[in-house]
Amino acid sequence: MTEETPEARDFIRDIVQSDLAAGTHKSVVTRFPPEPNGYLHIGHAKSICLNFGIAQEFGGRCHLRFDDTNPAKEEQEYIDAIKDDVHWLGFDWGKNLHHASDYFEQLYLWAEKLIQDGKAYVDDQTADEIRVTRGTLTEAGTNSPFRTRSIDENLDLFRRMRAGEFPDGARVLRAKIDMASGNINLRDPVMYRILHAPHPRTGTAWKIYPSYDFAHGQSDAIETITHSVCTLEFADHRPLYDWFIEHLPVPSRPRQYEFARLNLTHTVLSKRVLTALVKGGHVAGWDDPRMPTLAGFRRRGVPPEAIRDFIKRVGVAKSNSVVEAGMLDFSIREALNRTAPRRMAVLRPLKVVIENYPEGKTETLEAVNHPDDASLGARQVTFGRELYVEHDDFMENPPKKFFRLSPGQEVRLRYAYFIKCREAIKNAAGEVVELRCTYDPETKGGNAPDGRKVKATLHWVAAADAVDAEVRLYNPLFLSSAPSGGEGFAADLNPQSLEVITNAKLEPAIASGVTFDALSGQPKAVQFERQGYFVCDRGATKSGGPLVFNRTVGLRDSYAKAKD
RNA sequence: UGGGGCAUAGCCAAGUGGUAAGGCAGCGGAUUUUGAUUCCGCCAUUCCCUGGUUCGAAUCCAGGUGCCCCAGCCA
Repeated sequence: MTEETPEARDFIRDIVQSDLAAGTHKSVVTRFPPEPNGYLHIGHAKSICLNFGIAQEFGGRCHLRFDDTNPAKEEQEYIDAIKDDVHWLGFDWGKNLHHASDYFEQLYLWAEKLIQDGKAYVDDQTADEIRVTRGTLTEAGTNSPFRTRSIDENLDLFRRMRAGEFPDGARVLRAKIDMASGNINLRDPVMYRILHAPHPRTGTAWKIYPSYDFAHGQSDAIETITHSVCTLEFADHRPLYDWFIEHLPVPSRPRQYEFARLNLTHTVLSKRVLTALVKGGHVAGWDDPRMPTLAGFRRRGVPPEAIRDFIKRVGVAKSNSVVEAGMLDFSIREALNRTAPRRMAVLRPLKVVIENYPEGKTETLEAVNHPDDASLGARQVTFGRELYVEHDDFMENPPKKFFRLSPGQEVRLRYAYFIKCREAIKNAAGEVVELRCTYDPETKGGNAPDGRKVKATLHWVAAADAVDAEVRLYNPLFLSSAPSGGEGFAADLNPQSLEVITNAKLEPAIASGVTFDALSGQPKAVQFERQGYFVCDRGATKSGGPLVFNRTVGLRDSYAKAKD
C-alpha cells in the first residue's frame, strides 16, 4: 500500500558494503554526534537518517553521542530536546547513549601519554600570540618558544592545569606536529584549554576540557565506531583525526568519511542564525512552525516519514547543493495525502443565502472521509439555508478560466446541491458581503438527473453549526531563495511568513475526533479540502477558546499558477 | 604551485571505457463531486573548457576555468 522510495545508494553505503564484504569489519557501527548547543534542524536529519539508516540497513548499530566538550555553550535543555527529536524522527539508539564527557578521564590519560612520548607540550602563549604564530593560509607558522619544554615540565604543568591552578586562557596543551604544514589543522593544534566552567554532566570536576579534534576520533575509537561520517568542512581535519589515532593505543581504528551538508532554499540552516532568530524574538521559539528545526516541523504537522522520504530523495554526495524547498513540500504532501481524512473548512467566509431553501430547515448529508480509501469511512454534514463559502470562490467579474461562483454561474457544493448565484450584496465600501443564490433540489448529493455538468465543486460550511477557529498559514521565513545569513539577515525576513486568520468556519466534525490521537496525544493531520493539510496546535488552543490550526502545507494549485 | 573538496538539465542525483538512470520543478493530455489525487506522454545529440589517448570518453591523460571549505583556547 505505502510506496517507499527505493533504497538509497550512495558512496558511503558503497564503502560500508565493500568493507563488510572484504571482512574489514564484521559489523558496522556509526554514530550521530550532536553538540548540545541548539535544536536539531533538517540538516541534522540528513546526518541522522544516514547514520541510523546505514546501521539499520547493514544490521549494525548507531550510537547517539553528545559531543559535549564545550560547557560554555552547552545546555541540558538542548540535550533533552535532541533526544526527543531523534526519537520523533523515528530512530532509536537503544543502550547506546554516550557522551564525549564519559571519556574525559581516558582522554586525559592519553594526553599524558602524548606528552610522555614527546608529542605534546604545554604552551604559555596567549591566544593572540598563538594566532599570530600560526602563520597564514600561504605562509608557514613559527614554533612556539615553549615547544621544546622538557617532558617533566610539560607533565607537571598539564597536571596543574587539571588541578585548576591557572586561570582561563593561561595555557593550553598542544600536539607537536608541524608548524609549517600546508594544512593549518596540523600546525600544533590545541588539545586542551583551561575552562573554569561547570559542565552539564561532569559538574565542576574538570578545569580543562579537550578540543573537538582531540575528543572526537578517540571517542569514536572507544565506541568501536567503524565509519565516522561527518560533513565536508571536517575533511581538513581528517589527517589530524588519523594522527591522534595512530599515536595512541586506542581500542579500534575508525575511519572518517565526509559528505555535503544539506541546504534548503528560503531558509537558513546555521545554528548561529537560528539561535539569533529565537533569541531576537523574530520567531516564537525553537519550535515555531516557520523554523527549519525538527521541533518546528513537528509543530507544523509535518510527519516524520515525510522528512525521511525527503532525505532519501535528496541523496548523499560530496558536492555542495541547495535543495528547493518545494521538494520537501512534495514529500510532505505525499505522506499526508494517503492518510489525512478530508474535512471542509472555510478560511475566509462569505455568507450565502439559498433563497428557495425553506427557512429553518436543515438536513444531513453524507460525506466520505477519503476519496481513495473507503476504510476511513464517512461522516454527516449539515446543510441549511445559510452557508459560508470561500471568499476567493466568488468573483463578480470573472476572467475566462474562472469556473467558480459568479453572477448567473452554477456550481456544485460538495456532497450537497448545485447552486446558482443570483445576486451579490455589497456593503457601503463596495465589498461583496453576501451572495443570494438558488439551489436545485433535484441535485441532492451533487449530481443532476438531467446530466448537466458544472465546472467547479466548492467546499462550504452550514452557518447553523459552523465551529469558529483560528487558522495560521505559514510561508517561507526568508524573502530571498538563498538568504546570506549574514549580519543583516533580519532585513531579509519575510513579513508574510505568518498569516493569522481568526474567523475561519469549520464543519463540526473537525472539532470532534480528528484533532489529537487519543493514545499518543500527537496532533492528527487533516486535509481541509481544496486548501491543504492542517493540524491542531494544542499549545495555542486554549480551553474554552477557539481551536487553532496550523497549515502544514498547501495543496498544489494549478489554477493559482496559471493565473500568474 | 598554501592545504583540502567539488563541477552531469531550473533544483537534487546515478553513472567508474561501450554510446546520458531516477526524483523534484516545468510542459502537454486522460480521469476526477478537491483546479487535489491518480494515470499517460514530453523534457541533456551531451556531461565546466581546451587539447590528447582510443574503433569508442561524462568516464583515461595533460593543461586550464569556476565554486566551496580552512588562519577559534567553537564543533
